[in-house]
Amino acid sequence: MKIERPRGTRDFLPEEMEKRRTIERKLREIAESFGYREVSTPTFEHSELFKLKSGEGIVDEMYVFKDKSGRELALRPELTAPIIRFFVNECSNFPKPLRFYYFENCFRYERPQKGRYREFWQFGVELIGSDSYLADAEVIILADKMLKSLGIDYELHIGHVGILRNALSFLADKASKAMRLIDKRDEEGLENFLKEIGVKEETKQKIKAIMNLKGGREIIEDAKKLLDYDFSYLERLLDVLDSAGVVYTLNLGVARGLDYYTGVVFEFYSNDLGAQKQICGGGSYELAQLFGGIKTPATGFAIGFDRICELVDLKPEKKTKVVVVYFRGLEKKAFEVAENLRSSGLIAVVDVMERSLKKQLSYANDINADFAVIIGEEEVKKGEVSVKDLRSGEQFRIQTEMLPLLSSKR
RNA sequence: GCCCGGAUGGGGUAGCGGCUAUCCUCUGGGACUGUGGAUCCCAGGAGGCGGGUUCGAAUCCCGCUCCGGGCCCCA
Repeated sequence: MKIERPRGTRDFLPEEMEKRRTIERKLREIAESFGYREVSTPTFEHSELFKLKSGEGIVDEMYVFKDKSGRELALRPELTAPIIRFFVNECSNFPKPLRFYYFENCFRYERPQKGRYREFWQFGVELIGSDSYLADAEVIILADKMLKSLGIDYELHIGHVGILRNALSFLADKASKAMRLIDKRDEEGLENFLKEIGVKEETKQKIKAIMNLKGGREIIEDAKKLLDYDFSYLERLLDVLDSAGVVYTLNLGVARGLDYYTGVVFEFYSNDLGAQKQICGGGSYELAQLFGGIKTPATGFAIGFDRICELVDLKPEKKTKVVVVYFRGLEKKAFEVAENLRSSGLIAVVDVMERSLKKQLSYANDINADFAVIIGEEEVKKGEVSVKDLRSGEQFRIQTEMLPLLSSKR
């Protein structure tokens, strides 16, 4: 019986891996150029960690299991919680701020569809220790730069949960539910909910107006008319983004309903994907004290790596590939020549099927090699090799020690 | 968890109740033990799984699994 790959997982062919690694490399370079350094946490954690962050309900969407000692563990569904846990455990007295980035696989037990898999990869950053608008500005600029550098067509929406919370503060413990409805753009649900708990018509209209505020920074003026709130944090942030050339839409309906978000929240959408069009999301939050640390502000984002891979069309840079073709009896010589080519930075492949010269050349052609280096008795006697350019078909003899020159010949 | 559509060699397909399951591609070998892409020859390899209907099932029915798309959810 044939074993199939588990639902929602993928195999990646060499071409796909080359593309993914190229994208990954770009993201790392940019993150590192901002002073972020890579961290890594375990693939599984106590399931409690994620329950604390997101509530009991998410257990259904996690891979939860018991180990042999009865510990309840979960494959990580995201990395913000593990990283803050890590911060609380090991780095709470490091110089602030901390700039961390990660690139890891995550697991969620959900129905797979386009752009959604049960094992998927997130590239994200966390900037820990600052509650300044400058921290939010930095991570937004960073995310924007990453996506831009990949040539992705996207929209950036920026919201602020502080503003919404202020507007909903009179609801007390019912505010969270309202936030969720706003985040979902469920206007009807919100309407019913507010009616149910007896909110005045006038207030209801006001909340709906705020939720639908969307546009350039001029909407702050509209918001000021609706709310008695200090918008200067947001205004200073937008000043920085404007001068950095970040294009955004202010959207006060971006709520990311969870309680630990504290201020600015943002999402990047692509118009070229199906139902799963969010490619990056983030914001400022406070989780450290939830995990037993001292209250520490943080801000960060996570990029849906698999989704951006679907959007990016790029050809990875290829090294020159050489197949060393040889006659029977010259295996050792062939291995030696291949090793020389490798030490000059080329890709060198040697037949390991003991095939005829003809088959070896045919294989070289099949794998898209640039050159075939042919080794025969005649050549060996003279300290030479024959080099065949597989594109043009032209062939020439060179001294063996000249082989490294092939790296520039392509 | 829900809805729609699908599943035939490694990949792409034909057959839609009746010979040894079609064709293309592919893979290995040979024609051709000093030269790739062409041609020819030989070989390899398939109806997702389980049950039912039938003299007979890849084909019809049911269940499951997996894939694609959407809903819900999306930390």
